[in-house]
Amino acid sequence: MNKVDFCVFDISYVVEDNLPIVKIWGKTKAGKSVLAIDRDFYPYFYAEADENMSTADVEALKMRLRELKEFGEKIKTIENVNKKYLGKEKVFLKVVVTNPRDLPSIKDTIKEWKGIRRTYEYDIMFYRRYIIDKGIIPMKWISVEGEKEKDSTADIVIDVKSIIPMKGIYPKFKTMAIDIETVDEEIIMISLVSKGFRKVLTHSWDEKAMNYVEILENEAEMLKRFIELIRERNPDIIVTYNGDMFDFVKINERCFHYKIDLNIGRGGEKLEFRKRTRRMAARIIGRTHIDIYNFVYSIIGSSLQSETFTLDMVSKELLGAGKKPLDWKKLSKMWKEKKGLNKISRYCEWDSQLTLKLLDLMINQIFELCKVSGQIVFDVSRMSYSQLVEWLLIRKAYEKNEIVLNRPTYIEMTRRREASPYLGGYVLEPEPGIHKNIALFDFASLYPSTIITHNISPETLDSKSNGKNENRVPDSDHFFSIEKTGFIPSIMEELVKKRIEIKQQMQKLAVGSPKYKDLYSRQYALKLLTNASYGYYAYSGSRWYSRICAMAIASFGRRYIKNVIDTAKKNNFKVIYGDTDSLFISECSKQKAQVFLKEVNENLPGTMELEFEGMYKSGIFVPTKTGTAAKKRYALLDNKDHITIRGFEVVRRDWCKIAKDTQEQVLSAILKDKDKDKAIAIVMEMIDKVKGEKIKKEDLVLYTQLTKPINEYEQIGPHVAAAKKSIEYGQTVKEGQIIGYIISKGTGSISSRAEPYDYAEDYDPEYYINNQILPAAMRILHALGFTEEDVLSEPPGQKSLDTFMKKSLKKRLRESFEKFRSD
DNA sequence: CTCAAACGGGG
DNA sequence: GGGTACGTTTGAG
Repeated sequence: MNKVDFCVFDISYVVEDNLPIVKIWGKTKAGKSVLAIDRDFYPYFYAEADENMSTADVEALKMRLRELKEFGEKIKTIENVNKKYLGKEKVFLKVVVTNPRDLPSIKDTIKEWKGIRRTYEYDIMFYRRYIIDKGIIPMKWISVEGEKEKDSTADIVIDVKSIIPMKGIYPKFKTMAIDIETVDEEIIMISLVSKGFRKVLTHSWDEKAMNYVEILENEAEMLKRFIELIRERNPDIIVTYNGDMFDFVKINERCFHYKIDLNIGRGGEKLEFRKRTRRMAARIIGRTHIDIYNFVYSIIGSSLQSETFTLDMVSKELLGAGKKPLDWKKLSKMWKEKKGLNKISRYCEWDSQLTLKLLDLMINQIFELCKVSGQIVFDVSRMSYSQLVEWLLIRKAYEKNEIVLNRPTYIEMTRRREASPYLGGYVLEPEPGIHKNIALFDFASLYPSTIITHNISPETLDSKSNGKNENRVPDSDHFFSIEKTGFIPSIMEELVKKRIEIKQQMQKLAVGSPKYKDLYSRQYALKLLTNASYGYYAYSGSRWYSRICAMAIASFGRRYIKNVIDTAKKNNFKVIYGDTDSLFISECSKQKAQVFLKEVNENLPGTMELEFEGMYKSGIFVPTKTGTAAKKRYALLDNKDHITIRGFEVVRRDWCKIAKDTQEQVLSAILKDKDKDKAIAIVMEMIDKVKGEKIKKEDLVLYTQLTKPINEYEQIGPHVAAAKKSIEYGQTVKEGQIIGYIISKGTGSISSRAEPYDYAEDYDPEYYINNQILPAAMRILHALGFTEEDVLSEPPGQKSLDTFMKKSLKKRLRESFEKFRSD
């Protein structure tokens, strides 16, 4: 017998001779790769018999199953097991199957039988079932005993006899970033970057190449070299930015075209595509492919300023440096003319560098989320908050012997989604306009604290065990039993306790030390999951969905924030805005804020805590059409002159560059320069430029993607119309292509005037003023009481937002600005 | 107004 | 194949 200790980072399985073989992939302290093979685990599901069935009936049922020829060999065992269903003990039939692939059909058959009420846990994927049942937590360590096998797949290959969880710190993983450049259908370059290594592969050249560029004979040779390099460098983690949907899709396509085996798995496995709802996921067995875009989009994104999650924007915000500028039309031209290929190679390599750096920044966070939710890096890096919570609950359900509730059917999900909306967080409508010396407070985890404090769980709901209606929900007849801690509150409490422990440990450490950073990520992962618990109750796809619980949490929450706002008002504070768990107080100071904070917290129960987030020099709140300010739409200027923007539907690619620039400049002029005339001048100047047709073509382009072949469109939108014109000009236009177009002068619909970017000769100033610049700029200027009239020489047409602005409000807003500026 | 299609990231 | 199943915006009718 041999023993090997390692950190688990991936799990996969194969089926050989109808038997499942689980592969645990890991890394030792010394950096050796490990493959542990377990041939002793089988898939199963549960069936619940009708309550009125006798033991004999159940036995007869089991007999019938065993004797079914069709399933005779496919079913391993059937046994009675005791499990809890929402806290209540029940007997279930555990049906153990030999081959994971047979499980769905066996379950479908049994489900239809008389005497069977429901089936459970049939959709928990085999490898996930395995790690949960074996107590293996990815990114944690296990000690495996077994016989060593001769196999060159990994440095150590071992046949599992026993597994014991153990402690350990992260080993060093070898990480490699990959990025490709394409022109038309062809891949022209591939960059591979890891610590101390960089390489760009290509198959054509013009001048002297950089030393890290390797020029291959043709595209096929380049792809082969790419595969060879991955095998040679043997990374544990491969990272891309949108590789799931682009880079690996293209690489796979081109390899298929040239009949090249894309066998980059650790054991020579081919690249696999996992179908997820709408996105694919490129899976490399025995390594982990992290598509960092997914993680940014679903986890990090909500805490970023940026509204778009392009590599460029995300890098700028998180790394302080964006992509190298290179227009992709130019790139195509450069490649075709074989000019400036050095520039393309630098661009390609830099994208990989950024991707690698972004991963560096997030990898610990991903690892910690793996440890909390108990799933592998590949999955966790692609999960939404709800999914992370769900997998945590599934694992805890196993540990607490609770049956995992089923996913809702599609119909049920629709029903849940269409249920009438209930009252959410409390919103104190903000005072529109500009405010100074703003103090921001918010509740630390208001909703999770509420869940724990009030024991909000499906099985504690209205449970009258002691006949008393304790713990009543405000403005409701519902209440939650406090007799026994509920399933979900107990898990949340565990997480909160762990987080407090970690935070205590952190206090003993130097801020910024490696250990501190590790702990920071750990407590942050715990915070993310606890904070997602409310959303999970309310999410239509939840297994533990409970509208009543969600409503109750919101209801308790409203009471808490209202109480705080009342306290603030009693202290004569000017509360300018409150939303769900936060409040803004203007004309405040740090000292006053601290005193207020102390008073509030002394009166809050349990883990409930209000926090002081900080001071802002000034802020602007934007009104809606109705004249009152919009909720969740504001910009704040902090003491470092940094502007935080929330809720503005800033710029997506269907807005042109000048619209975006104008909006940014207007905000800056108002908050930083305190100069409304400058703000207006910026807009007027831009409008003049547009009118005078002095705008560069590239600043006017709107981009829209063709999502299907051009002839399948029934609705001819501007981009479709533009694409059709391109075809007339002799261009090829394909599905998936992004069409850049400009709205040209003339009459008729916008679509009929959409010209492909390359062929556009003029533009329609009216369109760009009314549909681009004005809406973007006026969002902000409205807050100061300005209307289109102020920036247009003639009054705007019927579309004017001015009709919504009341004269008195306008006056008040202007006064507010004048006051703001004079200080 | 309602409803279905488009969009995200990548080049 | 252990059929993961997004959530929001926009534009046409």
